[in-house]
Amino acid sequence: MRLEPQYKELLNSALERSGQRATKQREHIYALLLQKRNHPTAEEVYVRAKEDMPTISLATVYNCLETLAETKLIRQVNFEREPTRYCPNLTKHAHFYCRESGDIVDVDLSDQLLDELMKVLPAGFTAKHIEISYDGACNECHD
Amino acid sequence: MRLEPQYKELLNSALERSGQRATKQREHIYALLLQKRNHPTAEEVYVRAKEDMPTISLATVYNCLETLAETKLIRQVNFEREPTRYCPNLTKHAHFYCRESGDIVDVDLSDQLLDELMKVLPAGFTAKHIEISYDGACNECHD
DNA sequence: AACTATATTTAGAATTATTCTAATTACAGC
DNA sequence: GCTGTAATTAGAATAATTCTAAATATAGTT
Repeated sequence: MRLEPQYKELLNSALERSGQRATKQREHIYALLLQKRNHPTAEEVYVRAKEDMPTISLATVYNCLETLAETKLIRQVNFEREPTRYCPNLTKHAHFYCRESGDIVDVDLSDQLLDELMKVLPAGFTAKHIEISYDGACNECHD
Repeated sequence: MRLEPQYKELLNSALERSGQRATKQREHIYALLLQKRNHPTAEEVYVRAKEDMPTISLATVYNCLETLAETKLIRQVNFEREPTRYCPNLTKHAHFYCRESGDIVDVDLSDQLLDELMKVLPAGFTAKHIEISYDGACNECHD
């Protein structure tokens, strides 16, 4: 697993900006999220991380994921009370959770739609983020 | 705490429809959610429930909340990995979470806006629900 | 290249929200 | 009032995540 130069640069500058160090573990976990973008849980990241880095610990996986999320390189995705999932897609998007297959799929959102969502807020309310999650059946799992 | 007749009727028919019994505990918890609509956690419901019903257990609170949610009389509201909150507002609405005060406020959504949100789904995807949550500062907590 | 100060990793314990278990109690129909 | 089933209860169990304290790695300086 190799982190592409553009992402390595992105990672390094994000870490530097927040006064944190670039470590093998952080790089490895970031690379692995970028390489297979299937919204894994921390446990799943741990299993994958161990393939190339057998001594990594689950606590480190949690630490790295938190650091990456803090520095805005990845997003945490929550669905109900299920384990948190992690997503390196930084474009504005919602998530579609397929009840059948369990897959989570990114759904692009236009600025215009996000604008309309902001406009329905009552006076005096200002939102930093909007989280949107759909659930139902994906194209491969029609009912 | 008294459950108004219209809601008592709503509760009884919802329970009957799903083959479940009307109990004092279910009625009490439903009444208490309707009376103070501040999106309490199960723990907070438990504290309030004990005021009038000191022998009720936390497990029962969880059971009742789940029954009410199953029968669609209330909604579960999740924000990140915080404890689940409960909401008896059955209209289509989103939630605004104020980072400052911790308050959760309902935000009405028009059918039209929900329609637009459905339209951005890729072909073949059908959503049963859309969950929308804002977070930021409410009118009383401008930064 | 060694030295130092601080950040990070690690293993395992601790925490927290929630669910499960098995015994007791309450309800609905006869 | 009986009887069968559903619901409640207290406490144990679970699962995801966070915390703790010791060991290790890193970046900056000599």
